Amino acid sequence: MPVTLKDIAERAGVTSATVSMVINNKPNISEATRRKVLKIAKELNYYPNVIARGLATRKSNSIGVIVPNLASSFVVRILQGIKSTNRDVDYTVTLFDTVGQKENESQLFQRLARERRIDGAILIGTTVSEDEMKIFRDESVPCIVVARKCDILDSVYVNNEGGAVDATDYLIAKGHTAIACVICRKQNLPAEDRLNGYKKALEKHNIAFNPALVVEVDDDTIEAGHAAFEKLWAAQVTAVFVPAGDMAAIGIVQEAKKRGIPVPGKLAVVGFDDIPAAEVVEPMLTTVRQPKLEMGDYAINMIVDKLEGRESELKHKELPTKFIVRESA
Amino acid sequence: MPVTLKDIAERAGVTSATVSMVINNKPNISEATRRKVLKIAKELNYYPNVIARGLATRKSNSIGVIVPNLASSFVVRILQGIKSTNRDVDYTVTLFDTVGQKENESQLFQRLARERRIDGAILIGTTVSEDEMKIFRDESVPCIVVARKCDILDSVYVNNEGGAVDATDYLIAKGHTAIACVICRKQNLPAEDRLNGYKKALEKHNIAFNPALVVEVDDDTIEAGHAAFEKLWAAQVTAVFVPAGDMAAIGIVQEAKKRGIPVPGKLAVVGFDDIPAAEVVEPMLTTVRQPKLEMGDYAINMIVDKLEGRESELKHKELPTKFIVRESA
DNA sequence: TTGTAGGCGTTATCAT
DNA sequence: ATGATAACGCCTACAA
Repeated sequence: MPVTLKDIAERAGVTSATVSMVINNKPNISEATRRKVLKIAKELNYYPNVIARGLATRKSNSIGVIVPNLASSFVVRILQGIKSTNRDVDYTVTLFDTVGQKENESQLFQRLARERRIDGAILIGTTVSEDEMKIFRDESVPCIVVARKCDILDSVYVNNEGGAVDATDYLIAKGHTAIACVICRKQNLPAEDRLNGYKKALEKHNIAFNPALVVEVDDDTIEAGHAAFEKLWAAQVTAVFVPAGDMAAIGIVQEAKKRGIPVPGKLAVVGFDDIPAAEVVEPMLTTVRQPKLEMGDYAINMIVDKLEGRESELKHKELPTKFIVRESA
Repeated sequence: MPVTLKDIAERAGVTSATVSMVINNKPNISEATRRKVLKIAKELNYYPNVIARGLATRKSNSIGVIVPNLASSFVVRILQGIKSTNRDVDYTVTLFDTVGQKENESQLFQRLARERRIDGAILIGTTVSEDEMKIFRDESVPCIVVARKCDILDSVYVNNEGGAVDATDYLIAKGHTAIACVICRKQNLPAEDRLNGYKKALEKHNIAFNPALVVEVDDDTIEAGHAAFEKLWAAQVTAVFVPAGDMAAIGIVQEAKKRGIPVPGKLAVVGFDDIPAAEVVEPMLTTVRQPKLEMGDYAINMIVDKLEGRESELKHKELPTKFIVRESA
């Protein structure tokens, strides 16, 4: 039913090989037949069957974007970065998520790397071991790891430690010495880096690190923030840095306000991420912005470079965070 | 390089046809060869080449999700709904956006409908004419239109008018009679429905509709809200319903607070959509929630039903909104 | 400049 | 129960 190369070929009185060459802009075709073929193709409203083309060329012209969970605004933001610079690029983006699937992440990688559905992959915030990612290298499927440093694959990530240093430095500069740190270890890798940054900044200013001041939360949610507040207040801190994320930070602010504790007067709080809600709460949240769009942008550019053979060596890109001063600290 | 049916066939001493039947769980295969083939497939870590399979079966096992702009949180939320119920389903989701592309929406539809890359499409919040969507029907590519009523294709959308009635009713019940309505005509179809709901509610309560009280904004943004406030205040209303969206509503609240006008004391405001920021602002925003996840859920289920031939007639689903009472009104 | 022929990896229809 | 064989629609040597 759909029109094929052969249909065009018949009407044009040539072979489908010739039509193929015209469609793909190959040289060595007479202007006359080129015109004729193009005209007929247009009349018939021809579009190549991309599946057949893919089989012949062994390319799907599609990039897989693999995310743990599309519910995370962090992930979505990176995806937006990917899609928006993907405009200029002739690759299709297909989406895979891993949470709650029958397949685990490792199995998905395995399958995607071998079933030839995608030409390359972008892994956003994956938590598997580097060993499990190796399959992409083994199958020579170009792959970019986003939001996490990776030794064996290309990667783009933010300087979490640096961001944490900035935040802590700022609080210290404001005169605080009793500074808590609220982390979420479930976001395992960044959590450690940020905690390290916090420690380094303290050390730099000769403030002793007090393990009792790091409180752990299960999630980056308002509720987690509410829950954390209790411990913070009991610890008598005057400031809190919340690498766990802005939602938790907002929860802490809310709870403080509820008890009549002025923010930042009696308690200064600094978040991490800079989500949209951060500039809408009161007081507006001071926070460490992660360049999410830029990460997506880098990722898609890097992978296209690989796919087109423009780049071959292992590449790592660390993006800086940006400290955003608002009202909460 | 990748292992194919033929590789397995050779080692098993059978033909690739037989292997294919085993892989696809076809009947009439002796238990002996089935076992042997499966064993070898596993050893070789075989995965079918989905492209080749697609060519043979004329199915890509992939659904295209077409969105105007991934930057819209509304769209993202629906996408999350699609993906999360898509878990149980063996279709891949590939993403297309239309804003800022070389191709316009209509051309994209044309191409997608013909190039056989996707088995079906989900159109989120598209703004083209029904005529331009017809291509999907013509090419018999199942297609679900989301967030907009559509006569010629299946669709799932919310009862915008009803939601507006609820909001306006509520304000009237609170004793307001001078109620403004802030709309964004760029979101063309819902805007009119919501405006109608607003009018209907007024009429029901014998309040004259005053065109001077509907103010138009360019976007659903905080800035747009700030800008709108001026006109609202000049019009001396005591309440404002903001079908344009929650961000605009938040902007209005902010501006009121800045001028010392208590919300909801002197000005009650009701938004539309229920975005995450709505429960984080102060006062928390009273608003009309749209069931975004559910729309995505319905859409993916409907399209899979079509694809599997379980459903064939034109289907339309209208979902109710939910009025969320918080503090701003 | 164009045609011929084979292959890409599967599935599907016949025979056997 | 399995093997030949021919699609599926396109690309690409190589030959003419």
